[in-house]
Amino acid sequence: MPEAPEVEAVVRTLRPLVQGKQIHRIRVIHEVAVRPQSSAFLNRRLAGAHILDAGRRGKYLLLMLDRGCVAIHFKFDGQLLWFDKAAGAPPRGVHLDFTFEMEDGTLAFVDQRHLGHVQWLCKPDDSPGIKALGVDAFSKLFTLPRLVEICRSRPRPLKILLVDQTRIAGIGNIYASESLWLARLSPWKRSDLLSPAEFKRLHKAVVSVLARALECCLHPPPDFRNPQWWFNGVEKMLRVYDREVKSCRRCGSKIRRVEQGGRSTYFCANCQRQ
DNA sequence: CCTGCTACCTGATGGC
DNA sequence: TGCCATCAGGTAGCAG
Repeated sequence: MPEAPEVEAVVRTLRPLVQGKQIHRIRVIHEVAVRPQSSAFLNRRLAGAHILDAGRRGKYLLLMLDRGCVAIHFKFDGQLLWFDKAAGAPPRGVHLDFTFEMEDGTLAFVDQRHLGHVQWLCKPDDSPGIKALGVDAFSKLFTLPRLVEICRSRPRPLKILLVDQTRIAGIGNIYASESLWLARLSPWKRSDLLSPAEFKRLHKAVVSVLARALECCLHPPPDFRNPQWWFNGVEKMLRVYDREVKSCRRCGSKIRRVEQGGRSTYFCANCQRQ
């Protein structure tokens, strides 16, 4: 479920934990997590490799190695856990899909639903999904003129455009609704028909929603040692997402849920007009 | 090329 | 209580 702010918080918290460490061995507990790669292939690539850094592209987390890199996508429910070696083996009953075993502990990828995945790549762009990513929403390149260009280049409903990873990378279903609410723009508004003032509001809203979400995700930061930890961005700051029938925090009208591109969009029909 | 639909999975929830 | 349908913060793959 994580969007860019959640993944960014994981990257920043993970970096000091793994930077410079050697992967002694890996273990594939559920092959589905690494499909179409195999446990034998990953072992060959990863055993003995050193982690140089952790990074992010859109919603993908990257572990940069001295030999290639690992791309992890959390999809809806994936998460990372850390088990200190001193504490012994991971307790039974904790679902694990993939583990990196290091000198001082084990980093585990966990995803009961098995939609997320772990892949070894020679370089990030060898993943078609990563290669196709548009400008990262957290990047300095995501400027107002860039947003205007993106919006005009392919006329589509704003909500659909915001979650299109090949245009802007990192915004998901929640922060798309939140950004449009903050910008007071209809999710159906055609992206090429915004006024200059509306473009400016949209850009400002996206940047502000993501920055706030990241702050929430970092305070407190993810606790990989606690199997119960979960991303902490959204709950504290939702203004419209998942508030169907509740009243708009700005004008008091009922928040509505509609379907766009097969997914839920939440909005206030009074504040967010065409 | 583009767009839109479905598959991929499992668990939680709510109505009957 | 049980059963069924629906929903979930995402992408990849395919058809048209």
